[in-house]
Amino acid sequence: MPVMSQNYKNTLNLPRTEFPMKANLAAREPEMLREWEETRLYQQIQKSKEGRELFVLHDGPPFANGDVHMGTALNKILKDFVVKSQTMLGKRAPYVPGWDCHGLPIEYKVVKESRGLSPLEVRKKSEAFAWKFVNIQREQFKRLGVFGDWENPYLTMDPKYEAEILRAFAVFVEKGLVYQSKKPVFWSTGAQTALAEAEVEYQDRDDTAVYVRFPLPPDHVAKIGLPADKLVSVAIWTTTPWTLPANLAIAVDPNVEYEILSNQNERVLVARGLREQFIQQTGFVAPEESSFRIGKQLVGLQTQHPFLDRKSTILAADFVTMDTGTGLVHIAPGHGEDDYWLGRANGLEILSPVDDHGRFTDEARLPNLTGKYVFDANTDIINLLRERGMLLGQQNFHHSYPYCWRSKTPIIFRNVEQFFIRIDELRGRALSEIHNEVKWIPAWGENRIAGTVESRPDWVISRQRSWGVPLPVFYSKDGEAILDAKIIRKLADLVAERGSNVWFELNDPDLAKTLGLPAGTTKGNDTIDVWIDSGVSHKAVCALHPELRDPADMYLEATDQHRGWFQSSLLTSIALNNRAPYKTCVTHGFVVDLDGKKISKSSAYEKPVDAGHFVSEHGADLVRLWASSIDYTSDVPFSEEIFTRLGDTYRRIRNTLRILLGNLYDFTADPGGGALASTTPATTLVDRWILERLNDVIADSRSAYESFEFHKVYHALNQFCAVDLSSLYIDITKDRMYCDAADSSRRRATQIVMHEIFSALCRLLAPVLVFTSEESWRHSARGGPVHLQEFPPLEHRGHEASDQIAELLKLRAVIGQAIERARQQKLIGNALEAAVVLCSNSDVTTKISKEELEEFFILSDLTIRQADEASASVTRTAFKKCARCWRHRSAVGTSKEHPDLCDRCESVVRAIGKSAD
RNA sequence: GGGCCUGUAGCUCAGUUGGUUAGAGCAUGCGCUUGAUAAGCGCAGGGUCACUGGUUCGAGCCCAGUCAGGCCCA
Repeated sequence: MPVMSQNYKNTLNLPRTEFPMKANLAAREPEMLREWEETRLYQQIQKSKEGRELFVLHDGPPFANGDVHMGTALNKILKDFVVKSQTMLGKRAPYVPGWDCHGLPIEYKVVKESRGLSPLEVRKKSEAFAWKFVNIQREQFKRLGVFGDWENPYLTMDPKYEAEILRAFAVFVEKGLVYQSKKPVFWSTGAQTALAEAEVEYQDRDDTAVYVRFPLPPDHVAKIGLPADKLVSVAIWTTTPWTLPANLAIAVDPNVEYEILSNQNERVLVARGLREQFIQQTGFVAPEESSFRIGKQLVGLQTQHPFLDRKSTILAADFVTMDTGTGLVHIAPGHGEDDYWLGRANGLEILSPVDDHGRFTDEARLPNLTGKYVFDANTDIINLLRERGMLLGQQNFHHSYPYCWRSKTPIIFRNVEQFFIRIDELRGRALSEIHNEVKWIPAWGENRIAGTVESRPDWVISRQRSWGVPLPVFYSKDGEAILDAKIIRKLADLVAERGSNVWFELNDPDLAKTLGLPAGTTKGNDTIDVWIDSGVSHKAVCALHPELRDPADMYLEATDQHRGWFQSSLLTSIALNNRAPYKTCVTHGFVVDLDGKKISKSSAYEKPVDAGHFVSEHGADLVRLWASSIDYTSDVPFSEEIFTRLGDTYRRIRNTLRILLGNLYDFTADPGGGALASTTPATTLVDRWILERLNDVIADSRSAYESFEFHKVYHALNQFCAVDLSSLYIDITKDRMYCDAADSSRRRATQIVMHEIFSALCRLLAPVLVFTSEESWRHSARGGPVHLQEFPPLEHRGHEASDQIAELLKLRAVIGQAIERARQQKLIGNALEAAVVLCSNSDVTTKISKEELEEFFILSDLTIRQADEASASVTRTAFKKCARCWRHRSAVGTSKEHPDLCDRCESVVRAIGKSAD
């Protein structure tokens, strides 16, 4: 054997692994998905949990239109975290995904594409449209690594589901919850339908607000003790001049003081507090002395309508505000909620002279404007007021105004015959469930949904649309509405068999005959609000699916669903079962930009928002890591930078797994598995410490998963990989792993520890890094997919080693600073060239051997002294460098055979030489 | 305009019932290593805890208001 300058690299136990450093997720993930599909992994998981405690996360159905964007992806991924972690906590957690298929968003797109379709044609095209996006979204969700019964999702357009909607409706009818009434509703003139509150969005808009005279006839002027020498009128203010033809009254606050402003031509009444604003806006000059009247003195007076031959009565109301206007409010009972109730209470007609398209009808009594779109007619009305001398002033008024979420047209309030569900019957019970039975995460969700339930008016459930479940109402020959639970159940059976198209396919006589209704009965044309569709999923899905259960353990949706699905589901469940359909409701925020601005698909948002974009760019595991890293209870930040940062975290975790695998290349796990590490005592302090740390990490992760605080898992595991493992444990044990004899007990003990760490880490990561955890798990040559595993159990470990390590870490910092100074002075380069004298103020340094301390601090040459204060000084070591382990050791040069090796390396090399002989 | 919520380093998060000099990781800068190498290690810089006022011996934390943002409603 040559003696000098031998290359000892091949005598080292350098890490070896096939687990690649580069993830290449975009390519690797789809392969893994294919395998999982072939081996039916989801079904395997369910089978393995048979008989375990059940945990039902019930999927809120997304609308089957459009691609999956980051918001939808976040929701699905969070659900998947719940399902996977509950599974790995030992429960049976089935996941049946679903889609909301009916409704305006789809129908609107279909109708826009091709006009003039029959209802049945609209329905067929809508169904095809919904199917298309069910399939698209299904693939996109699967691509995100979400496990579930994708082959058997629930669809609200499934005939069996539709039948359940009708059966639920039958119960509502039976319980007297459904009634018919004319009422002002949000009306979309663009889509020609009534809208639910959830279908309304607000946009900024400029309107012309007008101040209008309503003159008092002379006899009424006298009633408030004014001379009839000149015109006296009350001033009203409105931002919707087109509603003036429907004006039937004026409301005042009975307790407020009204001022009578006078000049030589006229007198005008406005609320005292609004006089300045009024004068400013109208330029009204009031040089003469004012007098005042209390609101209640005005009540009962009649005014002349400004341009119609009609009187408007002054009424007292409690909704009159004193921030804008005149304190005298124009009342059109057919065009506003407050107006409607005030009109009803005072026996006024509910006048709404507007058709489905928002055009004036003859009833408006303005022949020139009949057939004109009301928003276009505003100018005409203003001109009319001016001509009649009734316009006191006008101003541009910027405000937010309700719009139809689909057609983007401004909404009007319109009085229409509709069907409603009585909420008062359900409200008390709903609130009691909210407060006493359901757990809300975050806790303020309780407040939020209680607020919406307290204030919500009756539920408008009829829609003048085609794409939905028919509202099962019939009309007798005399035009009387028939709502009959028995008939509805018959219809439900028919629909279960033939789908709800049957309603549109059969003509009136055939349908009446089939259902046993008297001849001459006709069917209604409305469909049921889609919030009923998804709102009864607890019945149509949870209660009927053999794998599931009603009530569900959890609903998990974005915070807008406090008013949406959480509420619709709660109300229908109260109606059907007198209890909530869920035990826990979790909400997450919306995805927002770096500046805290909402990212949005529909508005002019220029950056990519489709989940697919990021999946193909970075991989699903990265998108999932993002979802795990954020605190979803408030708004969820999202940006390119965040994704870049996340890539670094991902690589750190991946490399940690990789080096562990690399260090385990020649390790054979105990075939029995289990608690190897606890039966084989770890030899050194760092090993005992890292096992304590691991135990803490397991405890923290398990409890974070149990409380659905995924970002705590992310931070715990990230910290563990970056600090405890990478920069400490793995770095410290590098010398023994590489340089000790392969089967030395110190090295093997370390492998046992690393093996346990790898196994635990991989399993704790599995719900988040679905693909990466599985990939590395396979490289560890363990049996079966990691997703069939459970989380590592907790063991009873103290913190003895951790306490000692904490002290050593303080000393390590002192040494680190000293070495840094020495480096800057060019005294040394590598820290292994340093001779360190450490003045220790800790007794730990007396309990641990010098050699072990040298290993811990990763030093060649350490001298310890006890002192009151910790300090370190560094000189260049006099020892020679061992050519194999690169540490400068006193023993280098003592061996004749290997003069360039230290004693440890010399004995290892000699042993290798012998076994090679 | 109303209800609910959010605001701690460039980014993501900690910060216990108010109590020393507000912490981590990542990013940045400067080094070391080249036997985890499109990796790894060390050191350093970086915060008016959104703002203003109040309660208190003491406030990131409690109270009031303001600003910015989100959801829901009008």
